[in-house]
Amino acid sequence: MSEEQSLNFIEEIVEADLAAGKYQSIITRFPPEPNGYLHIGHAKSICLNFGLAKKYGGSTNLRFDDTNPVTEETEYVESIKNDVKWLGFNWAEELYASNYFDQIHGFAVRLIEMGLAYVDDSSSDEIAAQKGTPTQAGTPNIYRSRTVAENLQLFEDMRLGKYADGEKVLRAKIDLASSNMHMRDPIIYRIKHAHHHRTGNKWCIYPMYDFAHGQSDAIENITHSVCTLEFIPHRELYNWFIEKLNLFPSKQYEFARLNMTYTVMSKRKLLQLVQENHVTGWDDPRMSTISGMRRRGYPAAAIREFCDRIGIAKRDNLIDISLLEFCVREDLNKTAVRRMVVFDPLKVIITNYTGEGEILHSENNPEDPNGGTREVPFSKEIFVERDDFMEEPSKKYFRLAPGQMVRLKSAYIIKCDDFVKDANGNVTELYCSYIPESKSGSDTSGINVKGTLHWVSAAHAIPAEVRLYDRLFNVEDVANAEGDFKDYINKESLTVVPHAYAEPALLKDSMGVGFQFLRKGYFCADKDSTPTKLVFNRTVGLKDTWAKEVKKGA
RNA sequence: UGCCUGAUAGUAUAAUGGUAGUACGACUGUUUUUGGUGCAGUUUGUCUUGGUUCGAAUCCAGGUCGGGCAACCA
Repeated sequence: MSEEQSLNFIEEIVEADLAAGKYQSIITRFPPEPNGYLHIGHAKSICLNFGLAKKYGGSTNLRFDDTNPVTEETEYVESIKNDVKWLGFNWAEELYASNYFDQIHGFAVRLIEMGLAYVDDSSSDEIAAQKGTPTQAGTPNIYRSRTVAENLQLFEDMRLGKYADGEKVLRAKIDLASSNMHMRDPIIYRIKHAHHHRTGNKWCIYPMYDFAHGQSDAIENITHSVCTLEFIPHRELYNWFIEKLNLFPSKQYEFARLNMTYTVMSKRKLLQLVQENHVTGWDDPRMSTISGMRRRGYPAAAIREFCDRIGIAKRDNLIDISLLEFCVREDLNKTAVRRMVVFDPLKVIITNYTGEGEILHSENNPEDPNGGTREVPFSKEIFVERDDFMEEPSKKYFRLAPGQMVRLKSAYIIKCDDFVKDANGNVTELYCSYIPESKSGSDTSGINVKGTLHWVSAAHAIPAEVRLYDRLFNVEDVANAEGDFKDYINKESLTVVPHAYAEPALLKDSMGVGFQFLRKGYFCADKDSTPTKLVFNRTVGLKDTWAKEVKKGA
């Protein structure tokens, strides 16, 4: 059992804490604000937090950081719960920062009583100005020296709704000269006469993130509070509140958030894409949201594998999206059911085929010995892919061309004898002859061909719509690109193939599974799909070395 | 200008004073009734300058470059 496995820096901390007997077991939390849908960056955090607890025998809470009633909605709560579950994780408790509003209010009162908080009547601009700059200390105002009694009364009046939004705030009294801007008397409570998705109209004052997050962690006995790098300057404050209020000493640790090529990862930008109809919704298959990826057909296991592979560290990163696609292919290759679908049909007439048709069999998944087979009807007229024929083939083109032979997957070897063009010079039909002895599984022809094509019997083909997705943006580092990120939206990120021809087996398939359309890629049925109108999403294409070859030649 | 962070192949991530490794990518070859898959192999790296040390990616000092911090957002 010398399973030598390297730990990320947070795992090292956890192991050290456990080894030192600091904790008997650990508790982590995943703390989203319910103001949007979860994206792949959240998946990294989810896998980390839940993974840590799973690995070290602890538990993880799902806690909604719902301290800002104006941006939060129940719809988001539901989608977040759904996404976490779908990713395969179970939380110990479903909690809300708003559960603690009474306690947090009590903390504020205690701070006031200790002379460590005061009510400030200044405007937002005034407070900002009085904070100084990073190189210049802030200056105290007259409110800073209010008495405890006065502060207590004023804060109570704030709670009772005697003031309008923005009229007063409660501030922690810390250090206006601190080199850490967050320590310059941060605002901890503000007035918002707004309806809260859980507490309704009970409150008109709400704690700020900094006055809710650490306390919530402490209340839940969170041992390791893991968040992203931008919260590093908040840590000093986090610790200050815990110390002054004498709470359970939760510790905050920060890791680098995920950035991925050709995509955006901020809720603000994702919301904008939705609101301005650049996509069809939060679950548009082009979105980096969990729900988008789910609809696109990315397996949860593939996303977990991806999160595992990218690692956890503190340096900024930009992960190539092709790694995610690799993980998706790796998973789907083992599980996806193979089917044949022709996207751009070209009719082939097998001139010497005299039978009225026959039923052939083809394996559902060559990677799965227990996958079984399905029936595939074959007949005199079939469709193949238009680009599987070339009138004048290039050197290493192993498909159909005048005089050239190919195998039809799970069927016969055919030879292209002739072709027909229309008035515009487009090839409309191919005339081929088949080799009767070359039937798949009982081939005695002795002929070896280099190309194998997917095909569909014309008489049995069923129509289907296929949606092909490409990256949503056409620059690698969207967040750091010059100008408005929307200028980089890839106009060709969606291509619809309205009339593809699918083999009939697809009609009977259950729609929850991943498919591989032979030689075309991985697909899944979209939620728009109905028994009378099949709709498929391309999850990801197959690795295509031939396309690479062609590109090189060009 | 201040404070906080970070820097290892193209991209990520290990090596915790002792052989710079792994994955993805790229490139070869091979297998294949998917130009898929599998298999084998090749390729490319410690930001810089000093110092400590028998020995430095690792420790120390200076520099360079990247990121963050001055919301009644989280």
